[in-house]
Amino acid sequence: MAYEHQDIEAKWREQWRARGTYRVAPDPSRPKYYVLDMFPYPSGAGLHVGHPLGYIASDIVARYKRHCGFNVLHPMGYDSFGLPAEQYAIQTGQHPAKTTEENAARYRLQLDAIGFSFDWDREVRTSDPSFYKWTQWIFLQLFDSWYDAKADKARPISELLERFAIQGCSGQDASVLTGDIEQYVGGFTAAEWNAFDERTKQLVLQHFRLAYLSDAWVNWCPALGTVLANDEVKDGVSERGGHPVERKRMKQWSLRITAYAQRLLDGLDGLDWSESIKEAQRNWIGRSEGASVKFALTPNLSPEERGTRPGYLTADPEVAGKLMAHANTMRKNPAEAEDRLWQVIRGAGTGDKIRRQHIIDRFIVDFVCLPKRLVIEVDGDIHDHQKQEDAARTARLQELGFEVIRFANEEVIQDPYKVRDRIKEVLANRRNVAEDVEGSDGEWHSSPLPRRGAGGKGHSPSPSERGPGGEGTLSIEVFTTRPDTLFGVSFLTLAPEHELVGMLTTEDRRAEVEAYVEKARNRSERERQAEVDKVSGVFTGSYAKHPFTGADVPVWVGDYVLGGYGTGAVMAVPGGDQRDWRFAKHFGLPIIAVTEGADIEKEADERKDATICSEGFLKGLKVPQAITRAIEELERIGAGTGKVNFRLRDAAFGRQRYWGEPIPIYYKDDIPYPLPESALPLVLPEVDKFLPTESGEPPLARAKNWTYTPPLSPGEGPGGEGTPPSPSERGPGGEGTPLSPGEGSGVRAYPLETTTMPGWAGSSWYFLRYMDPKNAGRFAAKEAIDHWGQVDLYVGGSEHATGHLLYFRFWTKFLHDLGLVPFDEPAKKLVNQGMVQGMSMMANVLASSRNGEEHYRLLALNNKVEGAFERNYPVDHVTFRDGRYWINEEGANRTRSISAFRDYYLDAPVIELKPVVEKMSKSKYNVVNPDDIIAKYGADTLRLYEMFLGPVEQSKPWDTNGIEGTFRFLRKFWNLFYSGDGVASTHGVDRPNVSDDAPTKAELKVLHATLKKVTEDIEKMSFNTSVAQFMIAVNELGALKCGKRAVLEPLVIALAPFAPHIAEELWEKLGHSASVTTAPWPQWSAEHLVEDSFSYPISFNGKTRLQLEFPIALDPKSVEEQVLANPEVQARLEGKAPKKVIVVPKRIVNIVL
RNA sequence: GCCCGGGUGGUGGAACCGGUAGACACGAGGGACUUAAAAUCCCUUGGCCCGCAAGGGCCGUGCGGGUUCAAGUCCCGCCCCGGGCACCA
Repeated sequence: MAYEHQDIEAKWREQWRARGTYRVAPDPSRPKYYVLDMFPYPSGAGLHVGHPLGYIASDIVARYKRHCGFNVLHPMGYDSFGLPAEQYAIQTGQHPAKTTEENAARYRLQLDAIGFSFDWDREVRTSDPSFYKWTQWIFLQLFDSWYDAKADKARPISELLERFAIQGCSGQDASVLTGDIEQYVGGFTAAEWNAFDERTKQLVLQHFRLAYLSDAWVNWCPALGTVLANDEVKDGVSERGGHPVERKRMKQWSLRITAYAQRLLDGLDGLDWSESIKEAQRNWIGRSEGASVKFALTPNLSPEERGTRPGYLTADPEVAGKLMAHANTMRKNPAEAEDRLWQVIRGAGTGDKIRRQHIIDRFIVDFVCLPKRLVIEVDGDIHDHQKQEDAARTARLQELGFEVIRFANEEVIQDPYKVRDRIKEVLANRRNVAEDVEGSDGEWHSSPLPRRGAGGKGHSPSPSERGPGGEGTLSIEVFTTRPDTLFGVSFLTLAPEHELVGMLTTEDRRAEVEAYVEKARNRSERERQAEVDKVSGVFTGSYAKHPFTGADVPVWVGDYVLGGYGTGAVMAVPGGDQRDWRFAKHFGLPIIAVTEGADIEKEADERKDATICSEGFLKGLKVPQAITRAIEELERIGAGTGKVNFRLRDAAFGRQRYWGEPIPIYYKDDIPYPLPESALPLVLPEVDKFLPTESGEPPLARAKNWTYTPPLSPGEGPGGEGTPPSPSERGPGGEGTPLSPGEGSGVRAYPLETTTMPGWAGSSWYFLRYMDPKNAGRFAAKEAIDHWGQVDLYVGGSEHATGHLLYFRFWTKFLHDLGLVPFDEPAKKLVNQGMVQGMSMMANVLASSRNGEEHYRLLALNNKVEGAFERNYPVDHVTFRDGRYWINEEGANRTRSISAFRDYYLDAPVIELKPVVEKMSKSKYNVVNPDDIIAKYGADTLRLYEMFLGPVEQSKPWDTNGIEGTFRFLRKFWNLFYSGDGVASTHGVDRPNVSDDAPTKAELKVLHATLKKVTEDIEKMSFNTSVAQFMIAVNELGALKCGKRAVLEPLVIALAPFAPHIAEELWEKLGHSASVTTAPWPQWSAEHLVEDSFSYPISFNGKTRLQLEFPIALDPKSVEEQVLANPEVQARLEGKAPKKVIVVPKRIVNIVL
């Protein structure tokens, strides 16, 4: 009876489905084991041969563990939100849900064809509302949580509210508020907190929530109306369509993953993950230890004010730098309007003295008349997210006794004189309080909100912290890992986007600096990267004070400093840092030696084991000691602190896309409020087109009635917190007006958030949903989570090292903090499967024109005609012969049915092609689909072959040339059961002709050696070697003509994880009615493997020359004697006595001559 | 530049803790069965050299050194390939 793989596999697919063989329920009586694959995005192209590699490996482990008595959870689902479906929808108008459904159905067919043991009753799809309801729910938990640095965990906002009401907010609470940009929150007393109105409270809380709105730099493409990822931008234009792309600050939902930086780093040590993934995460988190150092400075507001320092310094000296900064960047756009206005109100334009870009408390205002306490603001055109902040500013400024008047951009540009007249009018009606202001800086400096600590330490500011420059002085804060080189500082460099650049630029340099900043700002990071060799920068004209020496240090702007890292400013030590050195060399700035033995003429000395040579208290110290000493000194004089810095940024969580989870937030007066749990899931609305609106809003803004109407219950806050802010606090021109379809009925409907979540949202927690996929009342039942616990084995590609795998850990830690899951790492063991590359066929092609039409000649491989080029040729139209690849006329005819190859013809009857290994991709015509392989050889052969190809972790080219070997193996295995003529069928089943005779010693040895090797190899996930061992077993048993049940039956079970269909069939034929998957794993025993003799390799000086067999029990001494007595050995010794004889029992004998 | 992997026959790859390098498979060559094909089975297959043969010798795991009775494996210095990060202060 022959091995008919097609019949067998079809039969068992159906049997497994009908019997529910792979359904699994929690069974507390058995140990659990959770095997998870990274779920796929169901793309339109279907599975290719590379996808199943990891799935097969994990399926083998899952099946093996089940045989070993574990309660195994092995689910599969789809990461079904995502860009390709949306792109396709934009092109074809087809709803992404429809294409996703179709693609998933195709995946399912393909996955089933490979015989995976997934429990499909547990399938999840991230785009299913019953799933994303809980993604949204978790988002709301993030929104409703803050990070308590002291307890080092996330806690509910309600606990923060309690704390604020009792003890206010000290700097400590705010110490983890890193974020993409730091915004000043400051502290407040309990009394102040209680006095804040709802709106202010909400604004303050934004700074603590783990999901929050913030400004982030994005690649904005106005033509596409969307934000592009870095790799979608090439040379400043979009990869698709070539539209211009600009760097832009946008209000974005972000997740405060930075709060978890240290824990994410520490947690890695305990994980059984590959070192490369752990290392990639460590790099990504990028912890560096060093110091934060302040360089005091005197701002250059205008030349005539230099040298004076009285009342115009209205800034809160602690924060000015940071905060206003933000405002400054925001205000960049309307620079033209501001400028126009400045021209007409400067000097005596209004009759009162107006200052420009002035800091008051924690803000920069556009213009101010200090004596009359009037602030004049010009609003930009697009910042709607800014309005809430403007409102907050206004409130704060009013508190300080300023009146704020605002003008729109257009207003100013149209008629600046009209605006000036309005200002004059207002000024005329205000009392002059000049006496109160000029000459006394105290009042305006003292903010009620203390500045929060610079580092993770958190402390209340002491007077000394204000810097050596004295009170009322601003400072530039830098982060350095080498405070020991402070004496070598010869200048400071600010990133072009640094907040203080505008303020520090002296008038005589303004044009030059602004031009530079503008240029740098519009260059993408990639462009900056491309010009690593070019040094560029510009001097601001200002100086800062060295904290130790008090020397004037010039402040430069240079784009080698990145705005997003550290403080966006560096202290330049050309003697100790090569980038600083190049900058200094280029601009002729002083280079001061900081270490002994440095040749600073040639390059900077970056050695970390050097000795400091700077004059002063660091002289003679080794670098590590000098660092410690320098930090002590900085802390003593209040010019800095030791600080840990992380490279990790907060994660952007909003996408201007349609096909993603809607963010369950609505806006009331521009303040985000969470939807109540009862309103979940917030279902993705229908839209007429999947494109941004004409005004550039995300696709969801197209939806009709995309609003939320809170239930009418008086006094109850919409998000369960506080009362709605009063309308008067809304910023001018704000479009906080609710869209209200139900306006007539008097019910207020509030606009919903229009961005959607990124692809990684659902995948950050899906492993929990598999545990209890149908639960309607909770993301997963507590009992289910307690039972299944962490993922024991997680298999997926290493390309997710710093994306998915980091967020996955972050969300787990967060859920752990809230007491929702008992563990704080999602996966104990991670294995990265390698990529299966495609074997491309490169044809040597020459384009030619015939009768005005383009034709392509396929040339001989070595024909190097001018103009010839290489082009991918479809791999499945190629024959392999004599170790080379060929196409002939017949093959070419088939290829011409592909439109891209219609006009190709061969230059010779047979053309050779060049094989090239590269990524498998549709466009390279090298995709191999598993369906064809399965049709020809069967799923079991595919499974075995993919495993046999090499270690799972390794990338390798797909080459079907070896597949025959595994197919032959299966047939040989089958034939062990049907040797001879076979046995006539009884009861409709062809009984194999296995005998019940007792196996021989040799047969038992083969069996047990195989069981041992296979068992150990599965545990090590070394599947290629287990397949090899099966082959050896079959070859040896074939030679022994073994057809004995006692040998073959255990082998069927052992093979079942690898080749489940054939195993089931043979198992049934052996007379079992239950599935082979229920059979206990066969144990090997050492007794059958005992050898009684060993064939020693006898080597001379390490070179093996002959073999001699000795009983295993023979002691080394006797072995040595017998070896030396051997005539052949004697002959080689030529009568001389060996210098030494080494006998390693059961290994080797080495004779040293 | 930095960090992680990895370089073994014509090919994919084996090799425990330093102990017979090349398991297993593909491909290639030769043979058996067969009208033929398919399928199956057997033999050879790292390179070079000596020998009619049996057999024997030398070289060989990216390169150069070293440790050791013994090195693919350990140490030092390089080269190359793959992946990740990057004017990261």
